[in-house]
Amino acid sequence: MNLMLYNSLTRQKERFKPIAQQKVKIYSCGPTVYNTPHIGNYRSFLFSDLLHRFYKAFDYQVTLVMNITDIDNKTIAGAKKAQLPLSAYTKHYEQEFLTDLKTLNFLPATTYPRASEHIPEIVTMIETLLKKGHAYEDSGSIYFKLASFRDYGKLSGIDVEHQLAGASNRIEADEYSRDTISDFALWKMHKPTEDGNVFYETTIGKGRPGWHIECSAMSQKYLGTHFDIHTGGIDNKFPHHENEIAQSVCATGKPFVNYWLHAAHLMIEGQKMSKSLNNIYTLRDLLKNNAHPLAIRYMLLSTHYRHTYNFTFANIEASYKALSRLARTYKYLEAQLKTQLRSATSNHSGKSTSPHEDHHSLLSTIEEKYRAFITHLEDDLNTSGALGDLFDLTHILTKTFNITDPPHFTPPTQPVLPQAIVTAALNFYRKADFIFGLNLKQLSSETVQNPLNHSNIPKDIEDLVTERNTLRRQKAFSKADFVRKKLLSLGYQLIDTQEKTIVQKITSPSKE
RNA sequence: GGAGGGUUAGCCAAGUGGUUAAGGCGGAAGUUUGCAAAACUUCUACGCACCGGUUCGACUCCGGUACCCUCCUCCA
Repeated sequence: MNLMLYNSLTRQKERFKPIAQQKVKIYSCGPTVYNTPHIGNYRSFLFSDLLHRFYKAFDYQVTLVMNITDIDNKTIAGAKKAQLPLSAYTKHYEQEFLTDLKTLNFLPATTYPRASEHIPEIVTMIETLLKKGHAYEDSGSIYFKLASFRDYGKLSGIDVEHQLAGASNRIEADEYSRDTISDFALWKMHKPTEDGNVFYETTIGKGRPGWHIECSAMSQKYLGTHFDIHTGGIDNKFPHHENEIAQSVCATGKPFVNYWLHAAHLMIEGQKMSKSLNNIYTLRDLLKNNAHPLAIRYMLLSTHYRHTYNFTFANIEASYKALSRLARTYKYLEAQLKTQLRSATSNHSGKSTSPHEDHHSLLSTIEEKYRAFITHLEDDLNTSGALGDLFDLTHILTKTFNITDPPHFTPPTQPVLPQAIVTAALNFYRKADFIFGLNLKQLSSETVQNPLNHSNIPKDIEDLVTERNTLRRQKAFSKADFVRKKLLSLGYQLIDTQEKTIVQKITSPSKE
């Protein structure tokens, strides 16, 4: 593997070198569980899953930590409003989040640590920072002293003096007094009016952690002081990640993270995602609109992670079709392989391969495409380019072997493809499927099925279908067509296959 | 005001200092199917926001303009 990654810290692509051979340690900024995550959140989470899968595909031992922020301003405010204990409130959203990850076919992270369960680690780190003179107490709260860290601003490229002067007006309204205008809270003194009964009695006082410190404490616990990769949304670069660096480096006195990777945001139908435009969609919103989760996954992976992506409903549809095409070819190849294995065990003739000249060049074409695929991914995870290669292969295969099977095809009984080619193509497909997490196997069995539940078809409609099929057997086609039209006007579409007629209720894709 | 990223066909989206600017969706024509759907084949950007510059040559490098997005204290 020869992976190049764009490092936000240096603003250029760098060759990835793991700290320990064949091992990679990744920390991904996870959700704040105060509401249901939206599709934009999942884009950046999905990016860490892609990394996870890519490394695994190359037999790396991956440790992926994704934090759950379950104690902060928003969770506390949300719980208060919902009149629930904080933990009950956050558990609900955490559960939703974990369910969504499964729905989107994420590989499970190594661990999902909760901030609320790492208060001792947080306190220890703050104590260290106090001891080393990087933090100070003021009115019961504890702040990080920015002036004590020279490298502050290196990641986000901000000029501390200049930048923060401009924001001074807003800071005036802040109720916490601070030494320096830009210092941020490590520990917030308990304020009954705001925090209610949410507090911890600790050696550094009664209160709760600031937002940034949890990530420093938890990454150190699970990944050590120095690890390979830290990911998150672009908006986290400042101040969150900048502050994390400051805390961790100052507390440990050691290098922190080698590669900082940031995923770009999402636009919705050409507009920014915002509450006022009412265009914030959760995964559940999309599923309600008949979006297939794997189509959503495909869609989000079809563009480069560092580019702003314009999410549209039309694109989910397009993605599903593209995905179905991949699934179809995959299924065909699997069926081929099965047939070959069967014939190989029943008769050892080995006749399944009829070696033609063409097959050698085809084999090298497949290998070439596979190399291109990997090379694209190695180039800062260029998923769009890689998908292009996969479709190139798909096209070549269908063209060469005239794979014209309809989606309802039955596996061929006689092997027609040389085994070496099937194996090579299938290996490519399987690798791509694993890295992209598209679950083509599941899809290929799904796409041949009626996507709708048969039991939902009313009796009178079923009767009409039966009537039409009787007419068809009698070759009374014009009468049969009349029934087809009638069903269509009732909102049902018929698809004739060799075995049976599939009935589909026509769904008008409403957005609400 | 400051910092960063972007603008490629109807839509999404790769990419390169110089023969034909990937791929997907859509569209068109055709093959096939009783019809339909699906599938398959072929075609579908004389141009890469605009204006300058560097260069033998720029969509690709440099500068400027317009528009969009992100960040500037808790928003992925």
